[in-house]
Amino acid sequence: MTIQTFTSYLESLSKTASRNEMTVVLAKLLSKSSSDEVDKVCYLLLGRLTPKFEGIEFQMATKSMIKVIALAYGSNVDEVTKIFKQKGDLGVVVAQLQPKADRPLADVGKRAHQGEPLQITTVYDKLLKIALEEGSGSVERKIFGFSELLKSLDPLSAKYMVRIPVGALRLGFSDMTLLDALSWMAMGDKSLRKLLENAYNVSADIGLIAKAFKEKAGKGIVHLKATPGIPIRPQQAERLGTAEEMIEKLGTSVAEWKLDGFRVQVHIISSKLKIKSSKFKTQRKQMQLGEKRSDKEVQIFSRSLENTTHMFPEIVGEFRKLDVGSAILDGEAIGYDPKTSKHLPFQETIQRKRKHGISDIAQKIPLRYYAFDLLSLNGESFLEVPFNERRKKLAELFEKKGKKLDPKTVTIAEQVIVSTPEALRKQFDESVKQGFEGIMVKKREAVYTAGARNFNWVKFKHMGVGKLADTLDCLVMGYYAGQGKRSGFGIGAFLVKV
DNA sequence: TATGTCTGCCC
DNA sequence: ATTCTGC
DNA sequence: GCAGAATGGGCAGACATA
Repeated sequence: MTIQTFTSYLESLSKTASRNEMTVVLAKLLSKSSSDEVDKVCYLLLGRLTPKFEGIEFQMATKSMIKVIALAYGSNVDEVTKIFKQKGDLGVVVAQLQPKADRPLADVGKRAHQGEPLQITTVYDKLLKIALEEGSGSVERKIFGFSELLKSLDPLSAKYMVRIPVGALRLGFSDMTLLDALSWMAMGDKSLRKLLENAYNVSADIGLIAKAFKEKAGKGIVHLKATPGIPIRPQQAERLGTAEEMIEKLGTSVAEWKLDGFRVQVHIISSKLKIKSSKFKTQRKQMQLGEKRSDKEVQIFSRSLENTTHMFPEIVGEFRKLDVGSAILDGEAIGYDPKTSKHLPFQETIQRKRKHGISDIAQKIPLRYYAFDLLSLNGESFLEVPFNERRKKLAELFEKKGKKLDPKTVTIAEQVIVSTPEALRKQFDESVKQGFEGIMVKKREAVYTAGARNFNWVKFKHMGVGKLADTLDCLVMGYYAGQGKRSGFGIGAFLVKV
């Protein structure tokens, strides 16, 4: 598939409001993609080059792309910046500047048609090369490389490619619609969406799923189960305003302290336990950061599926002691004062979000991991198991001590069963008194709905829902043009004096 | 070496 | 993380 | 209610530059 064909789809998608229509258009695009390119097509549709947990980023955004555009079209940073502030979208800036380039638009178009048409895979490879530039002089190489790429593209392709590093493709759809489209491609309806979503939840790599799906000509069924080493999309919590609503919605439920730290998904992988290698697993490169596999490897993933193992050496160390084949745990890590053992505010915990000098900061700000869920154990997925049973398994895991885990570093989240709004409020008040962020209220019978935000979990925080603390009198001092949807109004935000 | 700019990822 | 919007 | 876009505060990392 040529890049021009691809971006003509993007153009028509961006003009489509109805997600059902988008799904049909996307299905056609996917079916026209060969199985060698469909994964790359998926990543580019999502404005990326790889899934998040691969850790490959452009390290280029608005400022860099302004330089790219200036260089490509013989303009300068000030001019491009000015137009960008007016338009609020670098794609539109490119569309506007291109005819003014040293070569007329017609020429650029002709060049794109000359010789071999540019394939989407070629463009993808060039983008990847740019993203992978690092070290001294890399900023210049990225900017120069991207400007050369822009010049080789037809106008429409340039418009969309420039939007990718700034994370503003703004096509009006994202991963879920892409899963719908895969189903539509195979079936002409959304009947396989649930199946595909299940696969995505335990292996958040749409490119891989699309490729496997396509190779089976859409007839096969994608079977994936939770695999230690591959992150599971974390369950998220809904919000409700009052304790009454919570009890009404969840019934008798479980309350846990809401800790203001990092969401941490711990994977324990034993090499002795041979993971049945799925089609996906074999295609995947060795796990990034995957040093030699000792007999017990621990990998850690963030809420957004980043591999953050390097941030938590003490947690990794503890879990390596655990006498277990493999496991996936969900929980929260929070810093504490080594003298008083008290929890630290998020502002201090976040200083652990670093990759250098971890052992130094770990002395100053040690972390404690509160496990609150068990998603898989010794190859068996618990996603479909009710919460109270998962929790029981988790407790058993902590009790059966191969070697004892240090409770200062790794522990299990406390729970209280609540069946009335009064009891719930009492827990909430107590949590505030003890300096927590509030409480998490969880439905005892609920399965772990990976990737979803629903009322299986509800957070009870101060300040209720969407209520402003107070009103404020202010004086308008100026305004900004705004980006994206706000760019059309001329004003995106006010500058205000109190 | 010290500081500044830009970026990505935590919430 | 929160808030808003379109469907 | 779901899916998506846009927004904010604040930290460290990567590189450029003084």
